[in-house]
Amino acid sequence: MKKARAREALTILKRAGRRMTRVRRATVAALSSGRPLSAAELLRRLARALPTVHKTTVYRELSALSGEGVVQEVRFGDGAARYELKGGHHHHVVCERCGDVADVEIPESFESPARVSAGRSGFSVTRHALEFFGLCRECRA
Amino acid sequence: MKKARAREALTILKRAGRRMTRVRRATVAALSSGRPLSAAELLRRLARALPTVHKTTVYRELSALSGEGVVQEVRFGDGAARYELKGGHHHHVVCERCGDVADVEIPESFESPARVSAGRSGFSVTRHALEFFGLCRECRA
DNA sequence: TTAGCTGCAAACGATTTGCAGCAGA
DNA sequence: TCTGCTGCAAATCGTTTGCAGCTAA
Repeated sequence: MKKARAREALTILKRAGRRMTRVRRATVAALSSGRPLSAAELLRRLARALPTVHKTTVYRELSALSGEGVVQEVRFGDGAARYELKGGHHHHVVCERCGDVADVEIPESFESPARVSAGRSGFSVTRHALEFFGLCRECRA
Repeated sequence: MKKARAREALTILKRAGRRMTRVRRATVAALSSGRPLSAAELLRRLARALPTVHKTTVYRELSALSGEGVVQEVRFGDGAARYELKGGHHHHVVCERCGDVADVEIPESFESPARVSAGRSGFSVTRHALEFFGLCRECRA
């Protein structure tokens, strides 16, 4: 269940001494359900319940939540960053026609050799970004 | 040798009916040596030999070269796109301190299971983006 | 000669910053 | 109360577009 993740996030924020504002609650709730959201998408959702939220606030909120480590940023190669609650390590497949997104779990046994390859360069690798692109079932028709 | 790649690129462009302008030659030359360059970096390099090149021209040139399939875009997660001559399939490791970049070859045998995982979602996967991040030898000190 | 290429100004979309007022704890 | 949060205006950054003049073929 995704609700659990939202609750954890709020706990972490509270422990970090953050205030529990309406925007904050709504942001965590919005991010806890479904695919990663861009700042603009998130703003649109929040606006339904909080008509006066400003995009500046959304950006600052996202930056605060990233700072506390409860959300993470993903990029699908268009200009915009997207955000999701930090959860188990996973990647995404993005439909290049309709933008639909699905999660992809990749076994550690496949990822670690890739890290080793990368490490050959003399770099110590701390993280990686991996996203897949293609067509979803509907768009493939 | 990277020079060969540059020559191929020019041949393709010529065959495609593109004009061989100074900016075009210089762009291909600049991209043929070293790591992927952002539009701004490329502009700075071109400016050494062609002091009047405009950033608009750089962007249009990059878009033309992408269109002909001789350059490809990579993204390292900061806002800016970077470009390199299209070559053998490879990925990059990026130093998060100094921005240094090294190429990483990953055996197909490691990549294809990842594609299969991604395909489980019902998507047909046509491409993927994979970049590594960490610290280079110097910055690790 | 004539597309295609180029420079310049201006527009654009995503994100950030400065500042003054508002509101959780 | 007091610091963190919020809204608004404006700035910044990467990228794109409209237009008129230039140039490779």
